[in-house]
Parts: sequence; structure tokens; C-alpha cells
Amino acid sequence: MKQKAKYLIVIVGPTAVGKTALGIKLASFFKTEILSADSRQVFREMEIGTAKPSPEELSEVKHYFINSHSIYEEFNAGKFEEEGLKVLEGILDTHNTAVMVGGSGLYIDAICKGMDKIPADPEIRNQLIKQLETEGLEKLQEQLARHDPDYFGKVDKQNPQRVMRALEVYLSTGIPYSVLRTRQEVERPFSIIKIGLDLERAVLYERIDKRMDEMIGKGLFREAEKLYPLRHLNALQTVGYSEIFDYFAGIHNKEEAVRLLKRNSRRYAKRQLTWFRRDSSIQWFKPEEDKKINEYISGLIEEKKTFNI
RNA sequence: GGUGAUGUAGCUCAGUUGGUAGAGCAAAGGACUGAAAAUCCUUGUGUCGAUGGUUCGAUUCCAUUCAUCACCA
Repeated sequence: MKQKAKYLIVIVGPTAVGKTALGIKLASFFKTEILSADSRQVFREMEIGTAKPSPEELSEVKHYFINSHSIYEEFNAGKFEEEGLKVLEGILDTHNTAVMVGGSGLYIDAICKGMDKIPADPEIRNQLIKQLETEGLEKLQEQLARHDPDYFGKVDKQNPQRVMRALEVYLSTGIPYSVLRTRQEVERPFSIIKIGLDLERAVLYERIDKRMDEMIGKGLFREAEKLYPLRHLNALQTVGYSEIFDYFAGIHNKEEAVRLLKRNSRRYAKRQLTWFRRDSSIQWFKPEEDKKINEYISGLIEEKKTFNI
């Protein structure tokens, strides 16, 4: 029996570029569903600051991983791969095409390329965080140099998160991180079509600033005020909220908070672009280039169909 | 119209006793496999308003000129 071709259309790009709208158009066209790859939109306790699809948009097309988890839960790229793959399988069981939309590069890669199955140990991680506070980064660097000289030679030693993760893995498994982290890409049972959305930088930044003003108008500060007592949670260590928490904590005034909200969102967009730019399988378009995007996708899908006959 | 001040990086400004310049902010580039909207690294981007003069050499001194601001008419 001939196997049907299955496709995952992935839409990536910086924040505020218009990924959500394109995703909905494509999913509607293919009569399929959307997998959101966004590390903050998964959380139901956060709303305004994460720029989720609107209720209308959500009712138009079924979205997964929007409001699916709680900020009290531990959620990460590894879990996203595991849970997301299951959801994808489900969609592709009944559809030929699925759409994934998101700005979290690591999450996108987790689905498209897979991650090494290296365990996480939150307990050890918390210990390491404490150790970082009390003894400083240097002590952790020394430990890593001793236990995993290989990785120590490669890592960005100034980055506490990198150093701690490697130590976490070694301390919980007894195996050096460098041994477990093979970065081997896995083959998925579907074809992946990656669409990147980008805009002229100045225009993108204008959109980011404008959207931030809109979020503030919708009550972002009120939302952040409610979440303020939970600010220590990982989910809330994020652009759009921490700037407001600092305002509540008296670190800066409201005007400065607004300035930082915008600036940090812009910087976030830049980091996203840096991540996506190195992925040569992404075909880039401007958000309004619907026609070109259509041609690009149908071209690829046609080709594969022909090939399979 | 007169007098004065200012004109240097995207913005706010510093500076050069004459040897083509530097801070803050903004920004740019990059890394990154379980915190990733996180975390970390690197980088000063410039006809020093314009034209002419003095000088070995002018962004700096002089003249003219343009622009902006303030005050006086």
C-alpha cells in the first residue's frame, strides 16, 4: 500500500511579525489544526503579556499548547517535544498536513530535529542555583572542569545556565554531559516545510512598540500585579512581566518600566532572528506575501506527491 | 534687523593647550539540546553644519555663511 505524504508546515519569526495570522490562514486552508511552539503562551495564568491568539482566532482553528499548562508546573523544551509529538501524531492521523507556529527556537527544533534524551533533575538544579548564589560561578566552573573537561573546553563558561545544566546532568547520572549530548538529529515521519516571517527592522520595532502600548492599554500592569507574588516562578521570568515586577518592587518608575518593556521585546525579537537565521531550511517571506507563500508551499507539496506516485 | 548661545555617533552630551575624537542611552553582530520570552559573549557606528583663510597639519584658531534657540528691537 502506498503511504500518504504527511507535512508539517512550520511558521517561525520574531515576535509581533504576524505569525499567528498566517498560521490561522494556512490551517484554515488545509482544514487542519495548529501546534503552538511558544514557551509562554502555554501558560493559562498569563494572558495579555504573551500575545496569545484572540478567543476568536482560537475558535476558528483548534490550537494546541495555548493555555494548556499552569505556571506552577515544570514545563520545558523536552516536555514539549514529548507531548507535542503525540499531539502531532494525532493530527496527522486524520490530516495530511499540520501547522506549527511559534517563536521559541528551541521548541521548534525539539519537534523538527529532536533532542537527546538527557534527564532533568530539578532537585539537583535547585541545589546548583543555591550554590551559585553562595559560592559563585567560579566554583561551579571548577567542578565542571573536573567532571567534564571535554564540555568545559567547549561551553561558554561565563554562562551560569550552561555550566549548571552540564553539572546537573553529571551529578544526577554520573555520566558527563558531553557524552550524552550527541546533538544527533532524528528523522521524523513527516516532511517539514519551514516558513520564516520577517520585516524591515525599523518596521518590526515599530510594531513591537505599538503592540506593547496596546497590551498596556488592555491592562498588562493589572495582570502583572496579580502575578507579582508568583514572580519567582520560571514562567514569569520573562519579557513583558519582569519589567513590571521591578516597577512594583520600586526599582524603577512606571515610565522606565514601559521603556524597558519595549526595549527588551525588541532585543528578544533580535535574539529570535539570530536563532532562526542559522537554519538554512527556512524560506523567508514578508508577512503580506501570502501569494508567494502559497506558491512555495504548494510547489513543495506537489513535488512530493508526484514523487510518491 | 541687532546681540548672544549652540551646531561633534541614531539621541543627550563630553573633548581635542592645533596632530582627524569618546561617554551614557539607543543600536548592531553572535552563541545557545530540559529556565530558551531564559542565559551568555563581542562591537563605537562619525565628511566633528558648510565654504574659505592661517598653518607642515584645522574638528579645534580666524572670516564668511547656513540652521536652531534665547533675548532685544
